[in-house]
Amino acid sequence: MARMKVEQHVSRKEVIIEQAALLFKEKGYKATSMRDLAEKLGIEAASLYNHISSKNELLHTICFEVAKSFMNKIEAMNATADTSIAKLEKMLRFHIRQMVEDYEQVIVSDREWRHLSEPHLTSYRNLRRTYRQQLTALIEAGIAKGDIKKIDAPTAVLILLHAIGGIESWHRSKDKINPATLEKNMITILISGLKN
Amino acid sequence: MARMKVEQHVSRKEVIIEQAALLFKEKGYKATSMRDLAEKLGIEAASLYNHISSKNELLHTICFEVAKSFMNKIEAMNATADTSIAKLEKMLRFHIRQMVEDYEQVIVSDREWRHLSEPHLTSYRNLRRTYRQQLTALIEAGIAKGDIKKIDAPTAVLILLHAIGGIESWHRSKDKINPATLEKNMITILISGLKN
DNA sequence: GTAGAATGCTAACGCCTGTTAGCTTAAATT
DNA sequence: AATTTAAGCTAACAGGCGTTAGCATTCTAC
Repeated sequence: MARMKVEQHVSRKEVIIEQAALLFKEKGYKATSMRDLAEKLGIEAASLYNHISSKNELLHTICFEVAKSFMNKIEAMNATADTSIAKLEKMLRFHIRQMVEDYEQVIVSDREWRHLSEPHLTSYRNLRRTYRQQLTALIEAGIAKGDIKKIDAPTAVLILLHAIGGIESWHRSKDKINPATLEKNMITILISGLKN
Repeated sequence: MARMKVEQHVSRKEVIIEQAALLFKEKGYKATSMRDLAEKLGIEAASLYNHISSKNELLHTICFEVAKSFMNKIEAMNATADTSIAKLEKMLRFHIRQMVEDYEQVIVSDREWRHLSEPHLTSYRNLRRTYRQQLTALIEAGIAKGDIKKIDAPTAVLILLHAIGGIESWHRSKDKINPATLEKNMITILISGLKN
């Protein structure tokens, strides 16, 4: 049978993961079957196992790739000399851009991570917690400096992170405003909500 | 066999729906089996069908109960003589309280509605769209009056709604601040983010 | 106390699930 | 041209799924 055409330097496995992310986003992890995924790729379900070892590995790969990218970003950010509110704004902008460009993977990792199997589940939870703690620390530093309103920092973090998740609705809306305007609007509302 | 004890005036069906909401919230609709649900209630899966007609009916009931409560609220709100920003703040406070008190059902309807079967799916989508349009109109009225920043109203709506979804994380956190403080913080950030 | 309704049980159905084994074909490498 | 590797196939598995049928028990109302 004909082998599927694939752009050079993009392995079969990467194509599978990409398509899996799309399906997981649309129907959810549990509601996506290996037969669904195979059909989208034009092959039989069993053939998938020449490239991957389990359905859960797909989810695992997606979640940890996204997590790693955010962890890398926040660590790079913390190494700079910016004020904490400037750092926070840059992280927000990064979040927004990731949600605009890479949104399948980001949404899946945000929404489907519960279905990870151990030990990945625990390890993902820890990454998530660490990340949020770093954002919280950023906000608390901003409050201490008087740049940010005296609010509960963990509450602020969860507002920020969840607000960004709303970009999914933007993707689905028929008359999208352009990404730059979206970013500007979100930053306006969220940052001026925080600033003192 | 012994019949399950139940508080007066709470039908068996209501107990089932309540427990279903809990499980749907924790594991997701697809990942919750009728056998899981039955076990939590101390009965066999088949026995559930003396009270309900399908698994999807459970989801349907939950989603539309929540949707109806929000639709009722916004209609009552629109009938008052408040300014649009005051209306918006009241709706926000209502959202927050619902998420604090009734959160299983609210989260399920927010997250699992995709799994509704037709024709409920279409009808739910329409309700959702209508509701968001009303919030958008509220914001646009506020902008026209000069009370609210000149921002893209649909973007503001999606930020508000998703930010409120973050209260789920608050429920899970070990050291919760009290609900009143949570509400105050959220209103502070979100409303001052909007206000001119 | 007995009838009828409410609530439960067991057994089973057809279908879908993730995954494996063993084999074939196409492309890449030597 | 021959060999190796990558990628596909069919058939099948064991287990889980939502749901139905038919029967038994318990509670409620007369």
